[in-house]
Amino acid sequence: MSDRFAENLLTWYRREKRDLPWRKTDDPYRIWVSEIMLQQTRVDTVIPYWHRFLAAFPTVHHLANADRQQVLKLWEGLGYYSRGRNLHDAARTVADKYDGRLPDTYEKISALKGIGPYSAAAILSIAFNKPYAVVDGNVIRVITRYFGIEEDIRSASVRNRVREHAEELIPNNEPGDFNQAVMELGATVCTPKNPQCSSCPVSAGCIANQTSRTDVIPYKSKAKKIPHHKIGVGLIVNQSGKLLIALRPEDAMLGGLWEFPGGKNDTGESLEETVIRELREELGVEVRVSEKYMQLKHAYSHFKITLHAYWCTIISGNPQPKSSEKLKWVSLDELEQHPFPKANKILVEGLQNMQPEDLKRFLIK
DNA sequence: GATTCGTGGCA
DNA sequence: TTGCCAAGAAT
Repeated sequence: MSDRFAENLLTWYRREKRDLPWRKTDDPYRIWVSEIMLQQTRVDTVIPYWHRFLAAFPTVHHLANADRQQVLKLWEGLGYYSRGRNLHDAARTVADKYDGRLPDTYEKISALKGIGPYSAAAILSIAFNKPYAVVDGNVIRVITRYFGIEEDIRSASVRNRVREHAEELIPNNEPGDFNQAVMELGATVCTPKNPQCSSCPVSAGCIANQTSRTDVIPYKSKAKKIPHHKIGVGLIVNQSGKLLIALRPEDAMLGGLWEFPGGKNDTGESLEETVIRELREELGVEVRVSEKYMQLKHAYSHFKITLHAYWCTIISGNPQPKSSEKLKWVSLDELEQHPFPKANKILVEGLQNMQPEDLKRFLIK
């Protein structure tokens, strides 16, 4: 019965809830950081990042006073880097405008960068004990199954119905635990595949369970296939044995992270020609492409790449940041101080296993 | 409303 | 190997 949904769920939650680090604090700032990191990201992935981030920035003021590169270095590998940039910006707003204290109204907290409907409800309910219902992927799955909603969950109308159900079910006394309990149920019991209905505290009232339709609810229309690109990048060494890296613009994909210069292979063009063209466009230099250093596959959120990295020698010109924010020559040891996206990080890790002397044969002549 | 935004785990 | 999905937000 839905009138006992919250009661049964909360009893289960108190017994089964996982021992997560952000459940041991009542500091709104720490809860805020956890909710941003948890967007589209699994609990097990977030835990070490959360510890490192809060060790470096124990208060809103520490984060507000940090520089961007330090914030992004701590976000390196976590993905969706605009989350880190927006969190940093929002911390500065909270420090300046609210004296370091996160506001506790839906309107004010939603105005902060990176806080949308989910995060606002999560923070207000968990940190401030206010009865705002969260709607995330877990809640959508639990609610559509429980009420037997079979329409496409991509549609806004379904998401609104889910939100209305959640708002109807959430109790006024412990809204934070209720929200976390629904999400916990979705993450551990009411899973996308092979849900463990025999262990579910609300299975008795669940329509999908009663009708054996958990395999088709929730329904989601197929995603479009994502494209695959070939990428060519250049590794350039100067006479000090340093490598050239480029900083991506703040508003771009992977903004604020570093990379080896290069770009997308055009059809009809060899990869060597791609590297020559891209370095001409990006750096304003002419290069000779020598041997391949590494080749790797990587999947971003909306396209896949095969990345080909080549050792290059500058024939003429002096590198200028024509399409990047800035350029920098760094030693093998200095590489690790900079935040790199995953695919470039693979290249960096390989380079760090080289000896500096091994770079000599790729020096500019 | 549809797209853009990372990365890792899993069947 | 491939596609799906994960405590979504911004445009």
